[in-house]
Amino acid sequence: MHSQITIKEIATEAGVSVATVSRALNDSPRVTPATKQRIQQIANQLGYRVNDLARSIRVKKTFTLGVVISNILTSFFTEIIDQLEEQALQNHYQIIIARTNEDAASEQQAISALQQRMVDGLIVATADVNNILTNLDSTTPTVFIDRQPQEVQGNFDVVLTENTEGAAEIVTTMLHQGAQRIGFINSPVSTTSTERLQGYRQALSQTELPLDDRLVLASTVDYANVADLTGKLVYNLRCDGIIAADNQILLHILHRLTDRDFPQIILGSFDDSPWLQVMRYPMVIAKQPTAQIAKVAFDLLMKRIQDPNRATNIKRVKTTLVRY
Amino acid sequence: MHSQITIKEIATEAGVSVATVSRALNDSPRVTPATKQRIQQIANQLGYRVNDLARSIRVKKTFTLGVVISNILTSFFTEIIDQLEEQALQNHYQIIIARTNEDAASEQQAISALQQRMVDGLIVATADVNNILTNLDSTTPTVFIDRQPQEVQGNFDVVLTENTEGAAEIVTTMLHQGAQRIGFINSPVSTTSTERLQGYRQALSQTELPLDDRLVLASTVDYANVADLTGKLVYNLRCDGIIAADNQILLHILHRLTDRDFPQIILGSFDDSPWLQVMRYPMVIAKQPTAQIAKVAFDLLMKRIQDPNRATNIKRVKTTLVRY
DNA sequence: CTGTTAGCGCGTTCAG
DNA sequence: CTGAACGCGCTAACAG
Repeated sequence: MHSQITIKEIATEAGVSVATVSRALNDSPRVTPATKQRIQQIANQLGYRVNDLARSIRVKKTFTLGVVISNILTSFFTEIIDQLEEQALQNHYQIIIARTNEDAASEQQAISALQQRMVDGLIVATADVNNILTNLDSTTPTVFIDRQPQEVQGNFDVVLTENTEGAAEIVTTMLHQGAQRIGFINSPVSTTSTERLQGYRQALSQTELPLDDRLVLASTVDYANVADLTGKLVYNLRCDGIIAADNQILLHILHRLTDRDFPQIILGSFDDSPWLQVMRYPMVIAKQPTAQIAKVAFDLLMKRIQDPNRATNIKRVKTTLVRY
Repeated sequence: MHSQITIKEIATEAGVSVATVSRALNDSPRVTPATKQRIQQIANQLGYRVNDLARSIRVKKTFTLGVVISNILTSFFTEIIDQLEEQALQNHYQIIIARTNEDAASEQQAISALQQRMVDGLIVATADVNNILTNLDSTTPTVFIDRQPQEVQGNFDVVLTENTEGAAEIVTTMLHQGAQRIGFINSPVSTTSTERLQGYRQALSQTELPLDDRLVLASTVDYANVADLTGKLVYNLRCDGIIAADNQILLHILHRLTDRDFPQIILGSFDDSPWLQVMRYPMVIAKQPTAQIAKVAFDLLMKRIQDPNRATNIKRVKTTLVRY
């Protein structure tokens, strides 16, 4: 942060007051076009640039948004961030991203840091299932995405995916493709996996197939046991289909499947990736509409910033089924 | 940006002056431990949080870094960003990311916006081959990554990959694997692809194989023609190996290759992806050490922020070869 | 149409 | 050890 030239210097240079310079630079109608132009020219010559810090502190608005997510290495969040950047760009906002690694304490810290930066609003995919967030003074306009916060107080908005419906569609499509016995490897995090599991159960209960709870297994946070679970499902439990609760689990399943001479089974999962198309493996994928999620979340946040007291709004977006 | 409680309110509450409060909160030794503790307690009770804006404007330091890259959808940049976040977290910095979509004008705009935000430093993978950046007042400490800036004035640092060496290693390994005729699909962007092409030529010129320039083709910016180029290389020009200048090109090649009944050839490329491991296709990949790039860049930037006038420093990091 | 004055929230002299 | 006063760079209120 080097010392810059300020409106004060422009003022003395132009022989006017700082107020006039400020007005001229902000294209206020309350200044003669002649002097306005002259001042703007001097500003250009001197290579002047506003100090947004000073400006923000004065107008009480930073045009900055905080985005709190678990990690940026999965395509789901990456795509959302990309589209949020796009929205931000178009609306003259900037975005600060904070990772939490699915850790509640980190999340708290991240949010605090962002609030100290005086962000105008927050978009958060909370890792905090049981919302220690309640402690947080929720004075900052916030919209939650991807995961349902439990008991946050104050007004806020939520954008969620139709997980139950999506999972059910995956199941019926897999059955349609010939699968008879479908296993489920669950993700340890958040509310989404619960909903997806529920969709799996719902869809199966509407068939004649027995609902076998032994076919539902849980991955660890680091996915270290997914390979084992996959083997168990295919060999011991004789599954001919497996649903992965998310992209990362799918990756680890594939790892095991292509590792040795496994019988070809059919896979189901959420979240698309450009690499899946070239995978040469039968898969049924429920794509989450990342661009839409970002757009809806952004719009809701804009409205809430404008009117922080408007009623809470919960939106659900639909998945799209793709077969590879 | 809601109205918060300030040190002034703490001052009146504690019956002291704002100066004392400021000192107490910053753990200054110039205040009695007793009152210090009392003030800190009151601050906690009131849920006080510093206004980093005001603080930054006063101490002339924002603890914010700007990161300017083309996009965040490719794993190379995603991984770098992830590691930069990690470094930032450990050093109490925050990061603002700006996308450029490989567009020089967007890059200028992004950098200006970041400078107005008074970022302490900049990390940029420039899209601007011929450096209109020269116009930019380079008063902000900057380190360039991935691409070599041409004629930027002022002091700065650079972190680059050994692209020539990496490409040469890819070629020799592919030859070793049995390839006889290796094509090259080049990326339209930046200095990296030039270096990689050079490595390809160098390695081939050290063999008895003829150097055939018809085997070197150029992709468009949107990769739309990569499928065609792939077909041309395999069918018309009878290649049994293709090197993709980057990850995205590789993806589009695979798309074509798995689309129909192509003869199995061997592929080479830069940048790893977790999905490549499960691809079941013979590939030779030169991994760029993203974590190292991020770490080195961050460290260089820290040093340059501390001493903006230190001599320019150019670092090269090595690729690691992986075979799938 | 323009200049003067007054803060925004904070850290830091300079006096006590 | 503490308080009063000042200023960071900018915009807004109030006068002229």
